[in-house]
Amino acid sequence: MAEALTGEAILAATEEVLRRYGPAKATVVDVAKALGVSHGSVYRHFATKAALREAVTRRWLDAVHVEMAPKFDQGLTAAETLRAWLQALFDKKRHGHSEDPELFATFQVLVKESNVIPDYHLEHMVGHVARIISAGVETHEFVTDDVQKTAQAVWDATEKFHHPAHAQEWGNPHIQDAFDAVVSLVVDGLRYNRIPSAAGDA
Amino acid sequence: MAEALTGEAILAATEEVLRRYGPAKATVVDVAKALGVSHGSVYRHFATKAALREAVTRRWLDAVHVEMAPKFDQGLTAAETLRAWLQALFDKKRHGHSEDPELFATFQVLVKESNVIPDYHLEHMVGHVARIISAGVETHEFVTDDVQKTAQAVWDATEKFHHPAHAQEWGNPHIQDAFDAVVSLVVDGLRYNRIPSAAGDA
DNA sequence: CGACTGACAGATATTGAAATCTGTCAGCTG
DNA sequence: CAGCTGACAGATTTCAATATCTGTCAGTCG
Repeated sequence: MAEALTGEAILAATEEVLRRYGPAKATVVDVAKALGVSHGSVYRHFATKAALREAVTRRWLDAVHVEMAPKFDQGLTAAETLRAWLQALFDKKRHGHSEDPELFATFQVLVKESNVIPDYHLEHMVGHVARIISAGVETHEFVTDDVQKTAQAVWDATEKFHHPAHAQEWGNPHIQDAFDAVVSLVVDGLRYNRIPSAAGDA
Repeated sequence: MAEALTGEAILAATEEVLRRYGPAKATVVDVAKALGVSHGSVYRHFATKAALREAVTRRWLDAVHVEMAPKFDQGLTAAETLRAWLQALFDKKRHGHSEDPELFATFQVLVKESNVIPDYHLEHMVGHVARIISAGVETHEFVTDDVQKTAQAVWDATEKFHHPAHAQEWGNPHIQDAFDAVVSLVVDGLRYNRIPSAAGDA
């Protein structure tokens, strides 16, 4: 009866159990055992196993969102900021995948098994891109009539370099070249000075 | 003893068995049964089950490659040709996935389980894109110093709309908007008139 | 009285024995 | 004798019995 059982303590124990056993083997009983309580007590704080896992995932993603917030005080152009941000994201994913594949796979499973988490994550990441593009539009470096939609397009066009489904390709020795080529193409697309006479373009 | 057992007959029977039972349940014994021979006879024409499946897959992909060959006699600009080609690819994948999900999944498994087939397919598809871009470069509609690399970048940037890993997103009602936005971004990138003074660009 | 326990029902996962499949090859057959 | 068969060994898959887990709740304890 040392301390009261808090939601935070349960989350920490759950993350530890997930790291140790992986998403397939980690059970609520394991979490309770790690905390020295009965598994019934865990259900006093989280309604279901799914809710518990989702809370752990959200806590972890929130840290990622803070870490990935774009920096505008580096004296870089919008194109450079965008390239650096996409590169930082790619590096983080790639290193996470090669350094600790099991942990990477664990969180990949956790994100996927929730209905709301993927949208939550997407919203934040595309929001980051939108802020970079918006800054570029203000300085007339980029041209677009819909920042949000264009940010989504940039996210979609670079999917190969951040979507876990493509993680196996990140070990390819030429992957950085492929990344550079796609980012150059996309950045050039953002810069493109749409000629008013070409009004028929979709 | 009607006809001699040919490789072609075995391939046709194998495709039929794969359609009927799916990739997980289809066995060499099933194929032999469908042909009215012993399974030992099948091994006279194909060294392993994997080789047999690969041959079926290659035959099927070859038909796709012919069907997807870009058409240059439509009086379209290179941008229009590229957009139409990518749209045709997307439509084919999307409809294949929604019309006959099991068959789509079957061939997805077959392509994935081979070491050489994915590269074989990629080479053909990127080659098609390269030919369209090359035509655009000749008419000065597109600008690039490396057609092959740029074609690969276009392929990578549109991965969300042709890679089976993203098939579940193809049912989203706004997917066509996302497709249009990415293709517009990419086409604008191909058109971008690189200013000589911006020599520092990677 | 409010937090925790532990026994319970139904759902899910594990296990190992039995069945099936792959790939080989000696022998049959036309 | 060229092409096919069918029995075989080892590998893989299936299936049903067994064990474990999830989520609930009446009861315990401070």
